[in-house]
Amino acid sequence: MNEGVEWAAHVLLLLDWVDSDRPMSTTRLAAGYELPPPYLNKQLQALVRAGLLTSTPGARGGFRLARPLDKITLMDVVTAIEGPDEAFRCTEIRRHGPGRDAPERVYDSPCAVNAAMRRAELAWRQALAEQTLADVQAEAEAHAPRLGEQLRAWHERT
Amino acid sequence: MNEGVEWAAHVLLLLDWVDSDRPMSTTRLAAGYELPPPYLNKQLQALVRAGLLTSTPGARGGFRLARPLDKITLMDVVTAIEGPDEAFRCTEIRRHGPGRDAPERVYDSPCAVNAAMRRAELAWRQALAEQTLADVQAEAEAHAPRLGEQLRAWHERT
DNA sequence: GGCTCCCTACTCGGATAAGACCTGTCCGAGTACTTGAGG
DNA sequence: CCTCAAGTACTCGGACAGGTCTTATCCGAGTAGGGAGCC
Repeated sequence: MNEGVEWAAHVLLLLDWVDSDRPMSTTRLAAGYELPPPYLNKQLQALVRAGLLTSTPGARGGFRLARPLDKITLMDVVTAIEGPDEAFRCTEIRRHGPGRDAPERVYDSPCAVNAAMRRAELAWRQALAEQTLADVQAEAEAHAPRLGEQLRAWHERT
Repeated sequence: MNEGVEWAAHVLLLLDWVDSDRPMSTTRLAAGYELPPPYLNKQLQALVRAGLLTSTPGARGGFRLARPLDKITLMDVVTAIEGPDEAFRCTEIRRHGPGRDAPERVYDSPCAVNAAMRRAELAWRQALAEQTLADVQAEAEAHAPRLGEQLRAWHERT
């Protein structure tokens, strides 16, 4: 899986934690997490295209959350970065398999292998869709109550 | 996801369908599905290493099922081809994030993002582990009852 | 002093290279069958 | 005719290139703020 998924999740959480009235630039976000700025910018653009962030160009510009965290699921983040394609793609090799020249078409029904793999992938997607970033944030704060405070302090300091 | 997963599943099913007393060579399997023989051989070697197939070298050699299909889950197949690594790997970027220099270690607890992603991936793995290749085969035969018959005929013919 | 205009600095956005993994290929080690000679 | 042994053909196994996607980078378009000039 793409590494940008992790970056995107942490950036979205941070943007909510600091809750600034002005957008935050790629430069500050990259400096905060010690990430390569241009590449992080690329991932952020993907989030903008997916509608999770809004961007304001020009000086004093940057990125802002497009909607509250309880309206953003992990599925949204993964889809924004990885794209909408399924991980397992059926190439219908059975149609090139033995019996491909048989007069009766036994391969008109859906491929059972593909069906089984899709069921598993659907379970994954559902588990992702059931968890919002607000849930993740709450879990993080449950383990480290002073986390939000520290992040806001960093935001004021720098 | 690796394309070899699909190939492996179909090959394992075929080996059970024809139920030959002699092993089947890479050449025949590749010819049957119109796949590049050397590359298919590579995937089959992975299945041997994972203990799903047994190989007999030399002339008249080939591959044989190591155990019945109801003892092989889709999880086994995916793990054999893709390896045991998780799709989402947490790089702990929060430790390089804001507050990394804070005296109090707020990051000693597990990363909430990682925990959430692991939950989703666990759902995927469980769904894979719950489905055996025998189930998949039964589903295929339910849609196409004459499939096994055709495959055995192909096996006798060639 | 206040307003206007221009200039500078900064930031997003997309187009552009380097690296890693998946895909595809080749050749050597080993085994079973075949075939010929010898008893 | 039977036995035996060498040769041969075939197959697995691992080592070796090509292609595509991820990772990383750079530069141009556009905007906000600041400062100088003018009224």
